[in-house]
Amino acid sequence: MLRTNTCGELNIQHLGNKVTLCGWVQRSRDLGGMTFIDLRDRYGITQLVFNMEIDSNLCAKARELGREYVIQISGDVIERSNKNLKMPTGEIEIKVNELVVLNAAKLPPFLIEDETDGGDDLRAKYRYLDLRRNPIRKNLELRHKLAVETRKYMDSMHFIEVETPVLIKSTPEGARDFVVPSRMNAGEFYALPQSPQTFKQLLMVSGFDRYFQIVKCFRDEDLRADRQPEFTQIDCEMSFVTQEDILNTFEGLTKHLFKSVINVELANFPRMEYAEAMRFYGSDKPDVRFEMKFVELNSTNNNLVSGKGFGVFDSAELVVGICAKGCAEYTRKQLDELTEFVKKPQIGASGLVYLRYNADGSLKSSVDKFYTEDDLKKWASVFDAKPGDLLLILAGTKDKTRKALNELRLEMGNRLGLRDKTKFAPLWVVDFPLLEWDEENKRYHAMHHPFTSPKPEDIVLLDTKPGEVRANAYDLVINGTEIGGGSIRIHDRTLQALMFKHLGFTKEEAQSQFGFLMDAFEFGAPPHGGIAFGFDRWTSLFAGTDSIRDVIAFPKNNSGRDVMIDSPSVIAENQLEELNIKIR
RNA sequence: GGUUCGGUAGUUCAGCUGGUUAGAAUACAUGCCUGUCACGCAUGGGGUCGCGGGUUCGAGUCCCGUCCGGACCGCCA
Repeated sequence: MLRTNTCGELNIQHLGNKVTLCGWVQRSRDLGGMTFIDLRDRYGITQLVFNMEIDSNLCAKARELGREYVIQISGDVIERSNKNLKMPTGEIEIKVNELVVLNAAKLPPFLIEDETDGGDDLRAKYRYLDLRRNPIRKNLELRHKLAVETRKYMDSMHFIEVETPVLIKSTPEGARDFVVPSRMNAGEFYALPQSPQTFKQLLMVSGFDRYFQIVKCFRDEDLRADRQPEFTQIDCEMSFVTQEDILNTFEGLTKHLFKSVINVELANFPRMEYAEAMRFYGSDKPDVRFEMKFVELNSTNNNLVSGKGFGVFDSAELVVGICAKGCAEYTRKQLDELTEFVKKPQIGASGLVYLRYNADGSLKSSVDKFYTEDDLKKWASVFDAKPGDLLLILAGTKDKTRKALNELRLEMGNRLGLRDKTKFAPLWVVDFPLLEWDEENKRYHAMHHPFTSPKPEDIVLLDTKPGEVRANAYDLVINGTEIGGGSIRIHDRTLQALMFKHLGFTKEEAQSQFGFLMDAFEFGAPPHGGIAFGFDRWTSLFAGTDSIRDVIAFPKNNSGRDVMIDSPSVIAENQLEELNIKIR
C-alpha cells in the first residue's frame, strides 16, 4: 500500500503516529517561512505543514506543488497550534518529512471546490474532475447506500435478484427502442429493454415467487432534467399476491429506505384514486406537501358562474380554481405575472380570473362587471376562503384546464415556499384507467402497459366504454414526482389475447411479438404483479438535486450526447459492412 | 418537431437608447510574508465578444441564418 491512512480519519487520538498519506493537492497557503497544503482524497482533507527553518529544501519543493497534483507524503501527526474545529481533522496536521510527486497535474479548467465556478457544459466534458467535488461524490455515495439498503431489505423479504438480458426484441408498444444490429443475423436487430417486464413475468411462471433487480433500462425518447436515455430501475415482481400485498410490501421498502438512508420516519401512505387526483390536483402525480385543492365552479348541481353574461365562463366545459392563502395583497404586477405564466404556450390557458378576498372583507375580482358581490361571496364560500386569500380561476376544456391549473398550483406552491425539499409526502395513486385514447393513431393504447390487468368488475365495459375501464395499476408519488409504478398482471392467455385485440393488434401480430409470454401463461402461470421504481429519481429526491444527472456518474446531456467521450459517433465503413447496414 | 433562455478573459458574469483602449470577481504567474485554513499584500499576463452574413460612418450591442448548451411542450406503454 502506498498509504497507511486516508485523509479523512486522522484526529487527536493519532498524535505521534508516523503516517504516509496519498492524495490530491486541494490548495496551498504559502506564508513565506512556512507552507500549508490541504491534501484531499475521497475521505476528507488533512493539512500538511512544511517549515522553512526545519527543512528548506522540502519546503521549497512543497511550494512548487500546483492544484490537483497527486502526491505521497510521510510524516508525523502533530497537534495544531491553531485548531480548525470546522473540519474533522482540524485538530491535527502532518509535519512532513518526505514528499513524492506521484503525478503532476495541469490546471483544471474549473475549480475543484464545493462551490465550483464551472458551468454545466464544461463540467460535463471533464466529468471525471467534476466527480472529485464533494457534492457530486456525496451523491454517488448516497446512491450506493440506497442500492445497498434496497438489496438488504429485498433479501430480508426473500426476494432474489436475477439478471435479465440486455439484448432483447423490439416491440412497437411504448417508448422507442434503442436497437442493436445483429452481425450474425443480417438485417435483424436486437432491442435494448425499456424494462425487464416480460422476463420478470416469465420468472414468475418459473416459480421464482419474489424477484427484484437493480437494472439499467433504455428508452429512445427526448431527455429532461429527470429523464435519461439509459436509467436505472428497482424492478420487482411477486406471485400469489393482491394489489394490497404489493402496496404494503413496497410501502415497507420505501419506509426502510427513508429511515436507513436519510433517517426520515414516514407515516402510513395515503391513497388516492386516479380520478380524484385528476379532479382535485389536475395531475396523476400530485404534490401533496400542500393542499390548495381544485374547486369547480360550474358543476352541474351547483353552477355558480354561468348565465351572468361572462361568455368565457358560460361556454367553458370546466371553470375551476385554487385558493392561495394570504395572497390577497398581490399587486397588479404579481397578478399580471401569474397571467403571463398561465398563458405561456407550455401551459396553454388563455387567461386568468382572480378574486381578491381583502382583509377588510371586501371582494375585488377581474370580472366584477359580470358578477354581483353576492355571486363573488358564494365563490369565496365554496373555496372556504378567508379574508386575505386570493382565488385564481381558469376556464376551458376539462383536461387542458386541469393541466394548466396544476401548473399554476405548483407555481403558487413554489412562490409560497410550500415545496420544502426536506419534507416528504408520499402517496399511492390507484385505480388508473386501463386504456388511454391516442388521438394521433386513432386507437387506444395501454396507459401502463399491455400486461396490466383490468379490474374484474370493469371487464364488461371493455367493448362499450373502453376508456372507463379501470386497471389494477398504482403509482408511488413522492412530492409530485412519480417514483414508482406497477400493476397486477394478466396471467391468463385468453384475457391477454383480449387485451391485445383491444389495443389493435391482429392475432398474428400479438402471437409474433408476445407469443412467448402467452404460451408461457398456458403452462401454469401464477397470479402475479409487481412494481418498478426510478432509482435515479429516488436518489435525486434524497440528494435534493434538481436533475437526475447529478446522481449519475456519467450522464448524457440534453441532446443525448456524452460530451466527455463524444458519443454517439460515426462508425467505420467496414463495421457497417459487417453489419449489413447502409447509411442514407 | 416546437417554445423559451443563454453563448464576452482559464472560469463565472457585467457591459444601458449602437460611439474612445471591452470591465469585475475568481483562477493563474511573479515577488513579499512563520500559524494559515476562502490566508494577506503588491505586481503582471490573459479576449477571433460561438460562427457566417447583413444594416450603419461605426456592431459585443440591431437584423437574418447557423452551431452549441439549459429549461420546457410534444414524446416518455
